[in-house]
Amino acid sequence: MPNGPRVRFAPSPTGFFHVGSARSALFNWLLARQSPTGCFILRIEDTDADRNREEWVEGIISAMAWLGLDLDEGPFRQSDNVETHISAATALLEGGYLYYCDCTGEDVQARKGDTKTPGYDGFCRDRGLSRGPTAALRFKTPRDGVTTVQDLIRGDVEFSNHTIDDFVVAKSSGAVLYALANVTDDRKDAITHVIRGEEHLPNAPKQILLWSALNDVLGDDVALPFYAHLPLLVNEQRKKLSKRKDPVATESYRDQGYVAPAFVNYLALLGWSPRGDEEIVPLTTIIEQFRLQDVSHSPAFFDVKKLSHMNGEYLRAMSSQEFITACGPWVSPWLSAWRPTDRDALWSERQFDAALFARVAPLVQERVATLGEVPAMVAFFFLDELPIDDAAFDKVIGADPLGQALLAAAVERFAEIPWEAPILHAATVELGEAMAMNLRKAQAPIRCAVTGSLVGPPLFESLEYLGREKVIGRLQTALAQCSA
RNA sequence: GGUCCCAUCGUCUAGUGGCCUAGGACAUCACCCUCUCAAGGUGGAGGCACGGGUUCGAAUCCCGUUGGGACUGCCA
Repeated sequence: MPNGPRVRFAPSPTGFFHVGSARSALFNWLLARQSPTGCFILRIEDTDADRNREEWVEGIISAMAWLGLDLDEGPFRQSDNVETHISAATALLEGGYLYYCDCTGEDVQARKGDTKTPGYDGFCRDRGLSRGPTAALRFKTPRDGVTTVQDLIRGDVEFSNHTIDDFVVAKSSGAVLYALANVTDDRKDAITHVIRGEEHLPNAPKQILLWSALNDVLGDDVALPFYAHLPLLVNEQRKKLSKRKDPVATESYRDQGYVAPAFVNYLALLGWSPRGDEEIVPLTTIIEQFRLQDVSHSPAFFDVKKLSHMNGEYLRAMSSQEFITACGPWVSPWLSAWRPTDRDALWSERQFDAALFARVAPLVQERVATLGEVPAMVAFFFLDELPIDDAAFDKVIGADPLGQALLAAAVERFAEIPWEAPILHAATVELGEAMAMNLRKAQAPIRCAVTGSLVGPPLFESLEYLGREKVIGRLQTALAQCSA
């Protein structure tokens, strides 16, 4: 059986699950899914104990599950492999590829009077230091020659070895650092393609050097993986998306009511595009058409507006039943296994009426871009005390005698007609005509009195679903407020 | 500063030497539809950073300039 690509997504759990990470994970996953024998691995790179938190690990796993990026192997934890990392470092040291260095950061900085040397100047390379409590292990980077990164997206990228410093491989504490740990694990997992963000491009030559040194001292000949460095995701200032300053938490998009298929579709469009003019395409098409060599070279701006538009398209493409179900966590969180965080329900379990919501849902389905917008739009159906937009009220009722007159007429008329949307519609037209108001004008005071707002779902259906009693009650309440 | 990457409408992109009068999508503007708001429809404005080459021909290839970015940790 021919082996498909083995790819891994290797995040470090140091914060919320970044949208850039989500895209890296997606592109890795796509490559794995293109082949029946492809393998997608999640490896949590948690060797820096000071910065990792277990809740971030859970965040990564649940966000990936939400996106549908299923694993073939893992999740593995890099911290489970520290023994292997240490023995790799030991082998490298014995093979003459590493040396001990006890320089402090200040020492290194102080010697950097001449600007020529990149990073560390190799001060300890020939001092023959041995292991000690303050001695870190550095890699003896070749002084000459060139290391070429064969990048599937960018082509060959050459680094002169003299521009690469003798980087630290293991801390004085003995802990093996990213460059070596990552390479060691990639060898262990038989990774064939390393697909990651462009910020890792400068790491690639170091890791290639480490890889062949390991082949040498371990006496095996593990094939170097293919590399592919994805363009960065940037903010409006064209800077790399920052965890601190930019809205990058994938979880927060889920909380806002973006749906996974839309989110995945949008993510795929960042640096890649499907054939033809259609951008909203099913995942199967994306898997089918995706090619690393087609990935763009330049940074992409994460455009929430476009995401929202796509999400709206996905929402509208749902059946009513699917839409109603999808709204669950936002309209009836007490019934959901998962619920959005930091979003207080607008109404209580007692006030909510599932059957009513099912009738109302189609009215809002084509009016929202995210599920998070749904509660506010339908709140007037469930709330006992209606929040009223004061400016709207003044405009069409409070400061408008005609509006008040229409309301008063509506109270009488609505009491005696059959309670159906088309009839309510016709009655409102007539009421308006009697006062020289077109329907556009005539519906406004009713809408405001009943829904508290000048904008919202279609009015007459809303009146029908709300029921005669509540509607007339609200009309009277509004009228009473004018005389008060 | 050094190393490296990048450069098509405001944004994401199509474009791999003639199909380009540069296509699509989001955003934006106008109009239509319409009980509000959306959705939908139609139309408009808007781009190859600049300068040199190569070529019969360049958005596409080469060089330079300019601009942007990443990295430069005993983080990943």
